[in-house]
Amino acid sequence: MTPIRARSTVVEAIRPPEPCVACEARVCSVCNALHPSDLDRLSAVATSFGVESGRTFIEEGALAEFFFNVTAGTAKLFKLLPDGRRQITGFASVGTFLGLAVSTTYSFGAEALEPMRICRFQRARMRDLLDEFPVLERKLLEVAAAELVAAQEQMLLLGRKTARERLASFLVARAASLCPLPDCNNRRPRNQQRVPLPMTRGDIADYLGLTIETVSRTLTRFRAEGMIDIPNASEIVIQAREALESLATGLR
Amino acid sequence: MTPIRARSTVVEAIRPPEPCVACEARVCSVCNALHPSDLDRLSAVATSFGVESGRTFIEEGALAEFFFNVTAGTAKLFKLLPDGRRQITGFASVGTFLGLAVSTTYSFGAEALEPMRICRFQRARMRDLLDEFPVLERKLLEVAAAELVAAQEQMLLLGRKTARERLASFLVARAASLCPLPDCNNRRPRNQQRVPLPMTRGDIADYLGLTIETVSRTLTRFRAEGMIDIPNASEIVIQAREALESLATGLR
DNA sequence: CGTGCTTTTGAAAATCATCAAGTATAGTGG
DNA sequence: CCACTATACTTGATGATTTTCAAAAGCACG
Repeated sequence: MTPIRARSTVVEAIRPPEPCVACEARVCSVCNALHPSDLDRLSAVATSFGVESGRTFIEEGALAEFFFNVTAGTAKLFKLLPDGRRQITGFASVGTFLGLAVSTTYSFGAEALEPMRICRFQRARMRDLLDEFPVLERKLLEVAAAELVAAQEQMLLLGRKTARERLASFLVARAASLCPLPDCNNRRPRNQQRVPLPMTRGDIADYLGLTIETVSRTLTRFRAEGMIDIPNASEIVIQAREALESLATGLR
Repeated sequence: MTPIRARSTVVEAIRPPEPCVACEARVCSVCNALHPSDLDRLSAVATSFGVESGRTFIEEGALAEFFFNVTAGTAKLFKLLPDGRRQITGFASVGTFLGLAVSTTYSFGAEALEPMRICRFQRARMRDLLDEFPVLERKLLEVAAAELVAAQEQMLLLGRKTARERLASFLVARAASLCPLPDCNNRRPRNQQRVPLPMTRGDIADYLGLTIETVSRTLTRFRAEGMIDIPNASEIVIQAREALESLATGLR
């Protein structure tokens, strides 16, 4: 097993290598805004590191020293209440930019769901880079705007949708988020689409504002109704996409 | 009464006057990022107009032609489900920048709660302006990041807080959002702070993911418990700020 | 093949929603 | 200026979805 560095959530030794030019995550990240010839400027301020599954690499309330970019794996982002209640505000996978904090501290925590690889930038140095490449700033604004739209959609879900509608929305969104790459082999016509669920039922519950039991029961009922199949706990297969979609949009 | 223009949500004739230099809302808006000497460039692409109370000036799903900046009054921003269920995603008051859509259509609607004055910019022309003044883009990114943080906080509220906690959070946040200006006369020590509620109980319910009845009952109970006073329906007075605050943060 | 975790399933309880009046409040027109 | 109407708000009784509590069943891992 990889040795764990003391006083740090970082698992693998931090290494600047793997230049941005060679980064496979670049195409689906903000870094893609830069002209390839400028990528070495980015490499200069970035450091890449690995995070093992289950490890918290952003602590809510901690000093916001870095920006992050996910280059492999998936993380859950969450906020906590003092008594332990948790709301997952999103899942960050390849290409996701993290750390757009307003204050000097992170307003959310982040924990790896799978082994991850993450790129990080010192905020101060990033600022210089943004000054140098306004196109990067433009890209960040686009990303932030997109996240804002997603956040509003999630508010609609949390505030006004039923448990069934929430689960349907979640499954449909997960299915849609697959295949960011066109050569993905998961391009079945409409149904029979396999949707991996790297998170636990508890995570899904905390994302949808429900309990574990309600998530489990609702999925079981979807299966009984023939809308999905559940080959194993961490994967579902969509059997009736249209039915799920109309449920998700609130059409009874 | 002001004549209503046909085929438009605009009430008062659109007029370019009131140059940005003289705009009182500027200090608390993104426009403040520009150097005063550059403000005429902004004035050139902005048009100001009035909106009467209750009027929808952004239609969810409509072509996103403009950016908006609120210079007076308050609006509610919302998303709808096909059967009429509504989630208010926020309230926009003086200084709020609106319309950071990703797609070509607005992802939310906006309706005036009070008579408003709004400044609007053609998106295309705004883009030119952003190219010309990167500092404006920087400011927009800051605003978007701040809204994102607020949205995540609201997800925590909608997903994990009880009705009492939601109302307490709402009142505390409203109280805190008063007095953006230091010379505000509403600076009572801690308690006895008058908090205006320009929105209806229905709006509060749709913002907090509750029903009108639950909002009303909860406020009544707060009053019975001596935490607030309700001189009239559109105003509350905070009597026990600390109690409200610990409720809001989830401390039982 | 245990052991510990996650998931599922069941029964009871609770919070909040729905249904239904009744009471203020504001705006309108006489 | 005042009654009248419409709307918003409050309050009560009932009901339902979801949570909580509890336990069994699966599954992964050593």
